[in-house]
Formats: sequence, C-alpha cells, structure tokens
Amino acid sequence: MNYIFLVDCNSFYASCEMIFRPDLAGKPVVVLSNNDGFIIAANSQAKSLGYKTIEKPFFMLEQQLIKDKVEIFSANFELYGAISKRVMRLLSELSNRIEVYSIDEAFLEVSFNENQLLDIAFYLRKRILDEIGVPVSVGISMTKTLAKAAMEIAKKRREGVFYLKPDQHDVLSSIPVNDVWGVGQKYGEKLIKKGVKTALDLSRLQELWAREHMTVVGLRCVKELNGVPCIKFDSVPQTRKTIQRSASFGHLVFTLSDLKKAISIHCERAGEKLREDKLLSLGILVHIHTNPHLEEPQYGRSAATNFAIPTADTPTLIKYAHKLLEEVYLPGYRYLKTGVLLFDLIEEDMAPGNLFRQPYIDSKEQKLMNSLDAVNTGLEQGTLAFASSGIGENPNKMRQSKRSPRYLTRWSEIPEVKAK
DNA sequence: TCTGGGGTCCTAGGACCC
DNA sequence: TCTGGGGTCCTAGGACCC
Repeated sequence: MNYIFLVDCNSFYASCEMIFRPDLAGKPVVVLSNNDGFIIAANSQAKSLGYKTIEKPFFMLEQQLIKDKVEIFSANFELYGAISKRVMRLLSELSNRIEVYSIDEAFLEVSFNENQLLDIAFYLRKRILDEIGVPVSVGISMTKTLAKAAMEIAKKRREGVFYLKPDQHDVLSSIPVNDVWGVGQKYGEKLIKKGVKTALDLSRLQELWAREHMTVVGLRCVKELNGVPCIKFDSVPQTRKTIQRSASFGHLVFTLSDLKKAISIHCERAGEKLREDKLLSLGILVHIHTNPHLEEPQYGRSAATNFAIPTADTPTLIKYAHKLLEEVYLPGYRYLKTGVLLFDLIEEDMAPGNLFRQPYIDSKEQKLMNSLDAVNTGLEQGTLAFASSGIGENPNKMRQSKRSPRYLTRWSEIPEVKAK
C-alpha cells in the first residue's frame, strides 16, 4: 500500500536561527521578511505570545516585541537554504520518491505496512533533529491533501506525528475549512457562507458546486479529502517556468534613472539565478508601481517583450529591461516597487539553433558571465557589478538590521568555537 | 427576423501556496 | 520613516485563423 508522508520543519526560519544560538532555547524568536517588513516565522513561544506571520507590519509591532523580550532576526535566506538542503538530502536517503515542495517541506511516497508508519515517522523525526538540529512534524495519509490535514493535527501534538486513516470523520470535523490545503481567504469565505465549516463538510460538498465556484482546484480538493488522489506526485523537479526579482524601495523614487538602477540590479540577480539553474530565457517583463498604502495618485504598469535569441546574458537583460521601463514610466509619480520577470525558460541544451545569429551558448558573452559568477559567488555578491546598477549605491538596499551570520556559506562568517 | 463553428494563442486577473 | 517576495495554476475574453 502506498502512503504519503508530509515532512514539515517547525517554524523553519526560527528553528534555523536557534541551531546556532543554543542560548535561545525556550525563548520567543521571530524572523522578519526582507526589508524587515513583516514577521515571516515565529517559534512556538512567540506564537503563544500572540505573534502571527504576515499580519501587521513590523514597525507597528516592534515596541511590543521588545517589551515581550522576543529575539528578532532579519531574514537570512542563504542560511535557511543551506539547512534546507541538508534536510532534503537526509529525507532522500529514506525514499527516492521525494517531492521537495518548498524550502521547509517535502512529500515522500512510501510503501510500508500500515503498522510500520508511525515508527518510521518517529525515526525520521529523530534523525533530522539529532543530525541537523531542526524539529519537524510528520503527517501521513493516502493523498496529499489528507497528509496536509494530518500535518495540521501533528503540529498540535507533542509527539509531532499523525496518521490520518481514511474515513476518520471525527478528525476531519475538527479541522476548520480555512485550514484545508487549497482553501484560501476567498474560498473560505464562500464556503462558510454556504455552511461548509470543517474539512468533513468540505469532503461532503457536491462536486458540481465545487467545480462551479472553486474551479477544478476545488473539485480536486473535495476528491482528495475523500481519499482519491488527484494531485500528482512530482519526484522529478520540474524546471521552473519563471524567475522574478523585485523589491520595494527603502524610500519612494521619482526618477527614471533611479528606476533604471534598480531594474539593472534586478536583472543582475535574475541573470545569476538563470545561469545557476542552467536555463535560458526567451522573454522579459518589467513592472513598476506606486505605494497603494498612501492616499495619492496611483499608477502601475507592466510591459513584456521577447529576446532575439534565448539568453542568460545580463547586459542583454538590462538592455531590454531598460527599454521596457522607458515604455511604462510616467513622470510625476512616487514609485514604491519595481521588478523584472523572466519567462519562457528553457534548459541550456534545449536552445533552438538560429541561422542568422550566434547562440548564447559558447559565446564570449557566456564566458564573461561565467567569470562574473565565479567572482560573485566566491566572494561577496555584487563584488563585480554593472555600471548601470550604480556604483557604491543600491537603491534596492534592504533594511536588515538584525541578520545573523551566514554560518554555513561564508568562510568569514563561520561560527567560532572557543575551548576554555 | 435571421449574421458559422472550431481551434489556438495571448493577456490580464484571480486564487492559491510557502 | 517603516506595509514581503517568489512561485503555480486556472479562467475568461479578445484576436486571429481557416
């Protein structure tokens, strides 16, 4: 019999920070988003003080956090990514049917006897905690949606593991419909209005209604809650379809030239990602918009175009992006945010030939980009940069006053251990 | 009075996820 | 002063083609 395990790291970012700070054990810890905008992770102690993720902006909570003696960290995604890799590597020792679903969770498909399931989950949990230092919860069931539901229960239990058998109506009726995977705010409101309040109610919803009001996504959700697998298991990671880089400015920006610098930096980062994944892009989109939280004239627009040949060459990205930016830019507005999106990505070796133009692969541009990446990954990101991104200034500069060291990925930030 | 049918592609917007 | 960022999938409507 095949079962789905869902392994999810508890308050992942906060747990990562605590690995290197044993002095924080038992204390409330939160991690902030880029720009120190929101809380994006809170450990159980912080949650029990009432702190939730993505609720109120950090600046409105800061005083209370200090009063509550909560340890505050700025996001350190380089560290979290490195720890995530370790967790996933360990999990893949257990099953080669693994789908890494996000930075902190993975589905495993396993065929064991039912009476072995809990033992395996406990074993896995202990190994990840002992060897990596991250606590995880494990939800087990027959479909992904039910495994997610099992996870909701597992998270609330001290042992951190739960097996949801098919037709366990008492359990499904204890899960609010809003907590079901695939039900967000809008669908949640619709469902409650219709009297569908729990996962059990949802599993009994007429399929036609689900199809009509929640598209095929809703229909799949209902079927999965009834133990019918509808969401396929992707053990081979799909190549990504888009790469986005965008950010809010620390302060509002008026001028085309400031926007150009920001866009230039986004192109640098997007290009790095493209080459890291050995992909080429066929198209690029640029967007800009004003601050919707302010009561002043609003404006936002995007524009897209295709490249002459599939490329991963940063100067080309910048050239096209700047042209698009000039198309969408209107003077007189105060801009908050801008970004680029690369789409129609293909793998390097799948690039179609072109009779009239030299392909990017094996070009001198590619060699230059490879050298650039070697310097920037070996040293500090941005060691080598483009003049169009501005020199010694970064309009995208993030507020991140409380970032921990990148213990695992920078030699200069490696932890020091002193013997007494 | 009555104004094809079917297919594809593109885009914008909505909904969801972490 | 300060309100995240990066993804996926689905749908409807318009343009266009034969």
